[in-house]
Amino acid sequence: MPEPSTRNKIMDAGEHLFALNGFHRASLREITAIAGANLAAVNYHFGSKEKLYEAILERRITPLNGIREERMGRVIETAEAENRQPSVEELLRAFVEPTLEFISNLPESLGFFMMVNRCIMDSSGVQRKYFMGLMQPTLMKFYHSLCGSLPHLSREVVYMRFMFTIGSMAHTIRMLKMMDHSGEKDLAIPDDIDFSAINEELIKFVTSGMEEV
Amino acid sequence: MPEPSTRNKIMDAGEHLFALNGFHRASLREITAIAGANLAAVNYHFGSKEKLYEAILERRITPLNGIREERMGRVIETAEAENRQPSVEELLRAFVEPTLEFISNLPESLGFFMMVNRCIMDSSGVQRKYFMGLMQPTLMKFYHSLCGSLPHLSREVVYMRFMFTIGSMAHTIRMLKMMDHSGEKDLAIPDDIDFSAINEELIKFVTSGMEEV
DNA sequence: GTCTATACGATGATAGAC
DNA sequence: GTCTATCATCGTATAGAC
Repeated sequence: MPEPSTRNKIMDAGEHLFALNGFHRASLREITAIAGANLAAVNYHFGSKEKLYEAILERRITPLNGIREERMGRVIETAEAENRQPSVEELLRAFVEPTLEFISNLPESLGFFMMVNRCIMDSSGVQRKYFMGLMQPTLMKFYHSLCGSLPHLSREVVYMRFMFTIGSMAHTIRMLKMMDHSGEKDLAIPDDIDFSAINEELIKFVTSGMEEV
Repeated sequence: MPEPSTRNKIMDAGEHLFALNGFHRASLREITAIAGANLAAVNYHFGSKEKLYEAILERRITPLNGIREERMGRVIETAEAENRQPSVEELLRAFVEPTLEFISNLPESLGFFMMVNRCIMDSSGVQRKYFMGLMQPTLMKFYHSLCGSLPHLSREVVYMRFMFTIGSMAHTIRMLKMMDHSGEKDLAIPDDIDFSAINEELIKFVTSGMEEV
């Protein structure tokens, strides 16, 4: 195994500390100290603290959205082979399920999802715009497929309901974070959380809301 | 009209700047300058920047939750008079509706709701704990009423679905913020947003998900 | 190309005079 | 209650070593 590059070591330390302390409480001095790098290396490799944040996000969002789109592709193929539209549940499952699987398989990614949430609501707009740029292509593909499976609804209503779905999903992640009672000292998820049960409940909830006449 | 106290002037200026620039981009020097107060007055009146943030939140959350509980009380009274359980939709309406009415009637409160969102997901936990402490009594009252109206569901499932509901609501507020194209220079909501339509769609969505068998 | 040492301006916080 | 002065720490920028 090759020694991780300075760039990667900074990103690893940053992901951990941003998730633990939030953006403005995590200092670059602490991040670089843990990474064994010089303070100035952040600006050399990333340009600024904000850009470092964005790079850490992108590292995980891109593969996650890849999984989502791949599953959506399979759902559409199967439906086409059977000469039907994909069901709303199939589409929403392709979108939602990878999220909780991601957290379940890689618990440290919970911190990454908290960073995502912070981005979504960045009041100043800078981070939100960057994040939306990363998400937009995937979101649009699902949105259009959902419109195809819900032809009796106006596109505005489908859009709103898709946003409600995203909100439910985002808040589920926050719920998981709140269940973390490891005392603010480190990130951990209790062993006894049934991810698959939460996942099924979430899919049931949003499918029902999305299909409402 | 009495001259607003220094304390109140700082809170007004803080609410505006926190909403506009986010927590860590809004500086106490700018806030106190606008409020016509001295920098040190923040620490004297509130203790810290974080505590100022919390005080601004509490000022609006308390009356908002008052409206929610009052409406829930009327819903329960009506149902009791008719010898039935309140419907899920009645309960969720009492919880959800005041939010969008608040924003519609008081557009500058959109900033306050962005502050709420920031609190919900504060990774370090400090703000989240404070905020949850403010919300908990109201949340519990609605949770118990919902359990009463959904006796065939386990309490865990009702709880999860209530969390999904809150997530949808929170993301709706973020949606409104994203529709704000006033150029990051000031807060404003486009005139042509139909709050009541969004409100009805949201209630329809969460009621359907909550009632799912 | 990478990395380091160092310096600069701005910030949140605090102590003490009034 | 309010203000001035001061402090440690922060993100950032740059000059120069390897």
